[in-house]
Amino acid sequence: MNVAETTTAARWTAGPAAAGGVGSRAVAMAPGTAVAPAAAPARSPLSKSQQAYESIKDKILSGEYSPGYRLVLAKLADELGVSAVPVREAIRRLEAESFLTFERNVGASVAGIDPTEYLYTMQTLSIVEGAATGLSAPFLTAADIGRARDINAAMRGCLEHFDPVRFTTLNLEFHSVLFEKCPNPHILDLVHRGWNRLRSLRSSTFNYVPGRARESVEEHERLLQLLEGGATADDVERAARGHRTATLDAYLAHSRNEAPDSVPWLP
Amino acid sequence: MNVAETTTAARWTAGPAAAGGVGSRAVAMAPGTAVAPAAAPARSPLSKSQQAYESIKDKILSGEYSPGYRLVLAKLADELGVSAVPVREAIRRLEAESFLTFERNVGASVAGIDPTEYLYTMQTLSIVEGAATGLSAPFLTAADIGRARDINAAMRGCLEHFDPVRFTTLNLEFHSVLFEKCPNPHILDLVHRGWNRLRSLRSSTFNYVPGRARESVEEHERLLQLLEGGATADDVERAARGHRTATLDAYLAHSRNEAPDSVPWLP
DNA sequence: GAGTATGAAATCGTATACGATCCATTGTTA
DNA sequence: TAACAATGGATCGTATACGATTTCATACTC
Repeated sequence: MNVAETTTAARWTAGPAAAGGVGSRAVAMAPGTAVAPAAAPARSPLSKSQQAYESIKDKILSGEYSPGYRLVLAKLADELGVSAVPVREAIRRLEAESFLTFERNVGASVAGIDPTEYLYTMQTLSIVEGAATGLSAPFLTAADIGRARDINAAMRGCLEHFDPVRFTTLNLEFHSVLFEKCPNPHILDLVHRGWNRLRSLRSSTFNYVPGRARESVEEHERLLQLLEGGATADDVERAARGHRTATLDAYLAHSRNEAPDSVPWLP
Repeated sequence: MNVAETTTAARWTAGPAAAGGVGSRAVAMAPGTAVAPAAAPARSPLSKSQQAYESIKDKILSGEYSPGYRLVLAKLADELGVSAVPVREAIRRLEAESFLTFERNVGASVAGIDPTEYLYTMQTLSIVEGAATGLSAPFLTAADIGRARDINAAMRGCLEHFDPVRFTTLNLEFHSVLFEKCPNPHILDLVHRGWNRLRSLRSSTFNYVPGRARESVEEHERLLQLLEGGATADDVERAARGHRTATLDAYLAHSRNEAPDSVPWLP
């Protein structure tokens, strides 16, 4: 066994490369999964595979490629001025992150967003974001809380001027402030993925539930007060999860016109 | 915008392909991420890309490629009797699922498992597995509970005969019974990924904490009683999460010989 | 002797080429 | 006319080829 290890020996120190101690938090984050792509070093001209990955992902998130949209390899390759091979690799990565679905000998299309998917994503996000916010709480400074409160004020402003797009953007910003200090990068990554998933639903029917926005702003304020009061991580987690679950319930009540508890598996 | 959509028109019903209703739970699961690869249809000879993916993943999980192991594209391609291209795609998928790390112009190596990683993974698993178990609880039948109890009995047997490998396997089986009925495939997928991550730590130093195994079996029994008593999903979630957190604490206490609460961010 | 240039080998990255597969359409038959 | 089989074009899957980059080992300078 371990045939390869004994060949072409000298390069690479074989054996477990215990790279990085406690500080190396970024090591396990899948690259490029952050909601806001963290300022890229941009040293060498990025590999074409990487370019393709980012380009396609951006277009999905921006809505240029809407759900169900057919992605043809050759066409993408042409648009990017590269050959098909790097595009295939990009597609594979995007598939693994469920930005799109891929079928053998058929091709790729942008991941669907049927209502069921929305439910699943929101529920998952309620759990991981709740946990992330709870874990993040002890690290939040007064300045953080202040910043969050400012954002929430701006959201209140959006209500007056009826600017749902900006409202949604600010909403992500608000929550980012609260969960971004979560010290566990895995959990943080899951939260980012969840939000990314939801981002591609913008301009879809899911986003706006009448009245929910106003309620949401108030819940934000309550959450901030909880944090200021030095609540336990557990309480914060529960509140954050509840906030998201409430949005989901509002969506369900609105779309089905029936009580949310008709979905028995929601906590 | 949406240039591609208007070309080569006829094929594919363009527009959102709302594929599948509530029943189509598998649609969003990244293929092949299950802990136990669900019986493959094996219709056409799997694409070489897929073969490569599974082969490499298996070898990582089985420990044949241990952490830090260098994966050379050409070598893998040779071993599988394919060219480099499909192997690259497999690598990309595995990278996105963080089975391995990949560096531009350098290559891939099996993902590391430094203690910090272990902590992060366990903590994440405590959260998502706890949630999955809680959501799964209402769907568990008496037969399921019985099966779990049988498995737990077998685990108790392993304690007598000192069979830690089998113990670990059974441990996964036990918990699988309890979380596998979680109706949210996203969450379930996260749980599978977490367990997969841990699987590659077998034969590593992390697995065995003296005394913890016996305690674990008892906690299992308590969890089963909770389920039989018709506890709320919330209680079950809390118990399941606590069970895993306790394992993590035991590891921390054992490895550092200091109190677990020296890690302030654990719930 | 320590540190730095240089060259060769290994390996990765991408383009191109071509066979394999699928889908939609057309043509055929009961 | 409805069901079915043949056909053709579009697209995917993979092999091969070759340039680009990194890494290691040696030779050289201070």
